[in-house]
Amino acid sequence: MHELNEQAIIRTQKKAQLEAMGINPYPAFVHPINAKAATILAHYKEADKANYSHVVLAGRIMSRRIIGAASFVELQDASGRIQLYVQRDTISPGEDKSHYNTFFKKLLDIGDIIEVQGFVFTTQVGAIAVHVTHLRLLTKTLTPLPVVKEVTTQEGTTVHDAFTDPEQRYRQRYVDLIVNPEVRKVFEQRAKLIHTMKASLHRQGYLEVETPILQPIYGGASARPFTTHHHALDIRLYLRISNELYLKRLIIGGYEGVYEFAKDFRNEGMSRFHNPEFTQVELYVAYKDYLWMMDYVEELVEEVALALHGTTKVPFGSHLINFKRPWKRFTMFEAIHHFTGYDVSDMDEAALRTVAHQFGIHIADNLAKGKIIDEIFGEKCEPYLIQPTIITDYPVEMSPLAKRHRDNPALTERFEVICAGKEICNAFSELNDPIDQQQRLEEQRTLGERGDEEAMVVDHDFLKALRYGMPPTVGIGIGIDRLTMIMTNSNSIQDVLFFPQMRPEHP
RNA sequence: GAUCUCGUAGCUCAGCUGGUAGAGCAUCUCCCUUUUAAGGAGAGGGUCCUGGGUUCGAGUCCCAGCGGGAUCACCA
Repeated sequence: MHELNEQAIIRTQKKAQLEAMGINPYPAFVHPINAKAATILAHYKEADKANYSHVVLAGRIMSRRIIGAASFVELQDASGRIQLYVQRDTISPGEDKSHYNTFFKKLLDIGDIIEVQGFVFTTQVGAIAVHVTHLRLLTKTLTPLPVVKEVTTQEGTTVHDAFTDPEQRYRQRYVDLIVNPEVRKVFEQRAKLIHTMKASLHRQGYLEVETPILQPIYGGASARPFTTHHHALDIRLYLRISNELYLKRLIIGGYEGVYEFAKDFRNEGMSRFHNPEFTQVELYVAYKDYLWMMDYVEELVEEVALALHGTTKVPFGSHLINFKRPWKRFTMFEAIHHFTGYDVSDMDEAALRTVAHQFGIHIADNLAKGKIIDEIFGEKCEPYLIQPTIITDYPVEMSPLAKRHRDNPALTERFEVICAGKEICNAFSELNDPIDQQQRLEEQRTLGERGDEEAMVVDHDFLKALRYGMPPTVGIGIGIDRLTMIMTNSNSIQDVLFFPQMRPEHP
């Protein structure tokens, strides 16, 4: 603990003073709370005063205005803020005025958590407030909160002294949550988004499952893993980069629809779109193909937008994104042709390198044909796709787990949804031919030997499972963090994660 | 990993061409029984991120480091 500043020393003394007065600064018992700040403000009318004659609230003191023998306090609970009117002669009715003069005025501070009982009334300036009859301390705070003030005028709300330093906001998220109510709102929206998706998946009759995070072989995606060690077995384990191969094993086992909201871990760069651990929902449905999945993901995401915003139109930065079905659909080659004028569908590796070079795209020597196409798409198409767009039919080289396209074996039955210039999900008709799968993974091994650090590794146990037969299946992974960013108009992934990864403060 | 940029009171920030550190809010003392950035009078509070250097003198200029942010690269 660093040295205490003046304000913290004073608060520590106040705690001791409370104890000396026989007041427990951290009591256990709380009276039954029967009201919330926002509910009172939304529903209170002078006419039904009687229903508000005995309210009990608890929350944090956010500001105090002491006007001699009466005071106004702003109390914040999970729902919002309400004013308290604290009158000396009400809370200290007898001769002894110390409950007001000493306890309330001297020993309470901004940030302290209190419980109040009282009745609701309307002040002379027309504001709804709780006239406090009883006031108790529930928790004394020793560190002062940043004091953020809001003033609401006809032009709108101005915030003074806002707590805005991103470093402090992320490192001390609890403070951020206390003083920046709109931050709490983002995480409530995130929870609602997940809940809406789970409700839909449940209605479809799919099974929510859990699969290993510690995996002996990392698979199902292309990325560098985090590595760890299990002492008892003396084996190397990896934190999963994906759960795809485990969910497919469950489809082989006979479930016809499984999903998992999964934390995945990728040991790669960090940016406003990347955190080392992130959340995806992966869903696998037997006896369906990628065309069916396109329809379902449109329905699912549209439902999320409606649940969060009451409309399919969602503001994001300077854009208004409309999730109304159906979305635009392009094949990858169509998209490249549309944005660059080049038809790359029949080009060989050398020709593709020439095209990439013309656009000033740097292509590493070890990249194969599929990756070059992906680079061109990522550079010349993806950033321009703002409205949700389904991109289909990716080259087979870059999709080692996807089934070959029914009309063209050089392509796969794969699609991604691009929105706000970023991929938000990835889906394909799953490859279920064990021999083809084995060959494709072996090609990945060759790429790895060429120096591609993200090439997939061969999972022999998964290949063994496939030989028992996986029905025709479609799978999808939806990036929950990125979808939340769009749905909450957040510019950085750090704003939709409670505790984003940070460098340790004291190395 | 590269480039740019920031780090001053509990919070938000000012501090010019180098000259002993400033404001508002918060804190402390006093006044005030319907205020709302309440008001009035007064007071205290600083390792100017850290370490070097230049200088008679560094918050300010230079170098290195630590931490943050933005952009780029890799990726979802």
